[in-house]
Amino acid sequence: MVDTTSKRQQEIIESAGKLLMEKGIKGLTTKNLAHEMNFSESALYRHFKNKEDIVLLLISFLSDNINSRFNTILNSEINAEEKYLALFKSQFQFFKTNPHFIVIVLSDGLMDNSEDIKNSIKKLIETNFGALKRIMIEGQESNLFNQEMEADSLVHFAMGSFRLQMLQWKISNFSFDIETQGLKTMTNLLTLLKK
Amino acid sequence: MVDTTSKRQQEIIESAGKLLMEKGIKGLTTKNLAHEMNFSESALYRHFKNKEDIVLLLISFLSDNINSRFNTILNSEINAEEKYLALFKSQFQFFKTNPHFIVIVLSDGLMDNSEDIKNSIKKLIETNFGALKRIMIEGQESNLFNQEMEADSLVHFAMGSFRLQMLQWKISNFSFDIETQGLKTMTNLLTLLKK
DNA sequence: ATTTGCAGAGTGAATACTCACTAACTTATT
DNA sequence: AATAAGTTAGTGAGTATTCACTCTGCAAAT
Repeated sequence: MVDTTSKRQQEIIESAGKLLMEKGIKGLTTKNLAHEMNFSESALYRHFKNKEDIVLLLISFLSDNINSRFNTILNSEINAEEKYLALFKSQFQFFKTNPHFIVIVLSDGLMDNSEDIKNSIKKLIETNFGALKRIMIEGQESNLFNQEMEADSLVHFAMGSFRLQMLQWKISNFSFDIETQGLKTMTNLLTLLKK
Repeated sequence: MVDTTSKRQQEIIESAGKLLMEKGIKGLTTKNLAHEMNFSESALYRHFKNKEDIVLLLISFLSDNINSRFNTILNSEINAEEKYLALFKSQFQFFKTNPHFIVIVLSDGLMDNSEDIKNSIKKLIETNFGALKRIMIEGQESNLFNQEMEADSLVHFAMGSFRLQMLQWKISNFSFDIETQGLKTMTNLLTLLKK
């Protein structure tokens, strides 16, 4: 049996995301989720085996989305500097439209729930790291980026800055324009990354 | 009544920290905490009004510790570059000895609990930001650090890199030496920060 | 004599999840 | 075309468990 995702499942994970954003991890309860869907708690279990599976599907959606956007950028015919900017612009635009996914990327607490969820998030972070690393290596090889240190370090600075930017946006209750502010930050970092 | 901290209270917040590190936020329950202390749950309430107060005291301990270490460094007679390194070395050494405090700094989930806890953590982050900013400005004024962008940006890169380093350490279950690895990362960043 | 530090047995609220059952719709058989 | 069988998506009332927290009582220290 092919494990496809139904329309109803999509609606549920959208509601789950909304709850995560509005009320945090503690707000993502079966009761709240059912209420958000305008049906009973038990109806939830017609569509998912358990709550863990709901979160896992949410993560896999985010993961697929990021991977497809990153691959497009990585395979395009632009230089490393442009790829770097395109990648973060794409990220900021996506999270601007889908802010609820932030919790997944940032939240430590989600990881405490189950080993499977923890591994999914770890894998997502590693994939992101890998994509960025390809760009950094390309930049170093084409003499655009700093070559004094390993590409891993450059990736680390970029990812760290990106994550902190997202955290500040969330803490501020999404009060500033993440696309403008985020790109400004990442552009500033770029001038440091360039040799 | 003066709100002094008893020896027993100290023991309790130490146990609370241990639980946070070993089992995450979800592991910090009154039951677990009482068990860790080898007494009953109700005994907890002889020493604290409620659970929130335990977490708040934990945060204030971390806050005091960081502030005192940072002030010593900020007031010492060394240049900005040395202050930068001293600050992060001090941080890595502290968290190496007291890894349970990581959860407080990193965890988003803790902030969902109560408004007071959220504000304490926000304040802690802001204080750290401020201390780092003083160093960055000093470095810019003495022509050591990059002057093309605001000090805030430099602080952002440093804090972001630091936090990501701590997150990776935690995700790896504290499997590498954070002092060595952390200092290596922050030193690499320093070469980029220097103009 | 009062306070301190604890135990033990409880509380209500919340949690994820299960159960038996039903109404509506689709498909297959006659 | 009419009936029978099966599927899907829902309800409402429950489950056991966990949560932070309280009440009463008791022994030891002050």
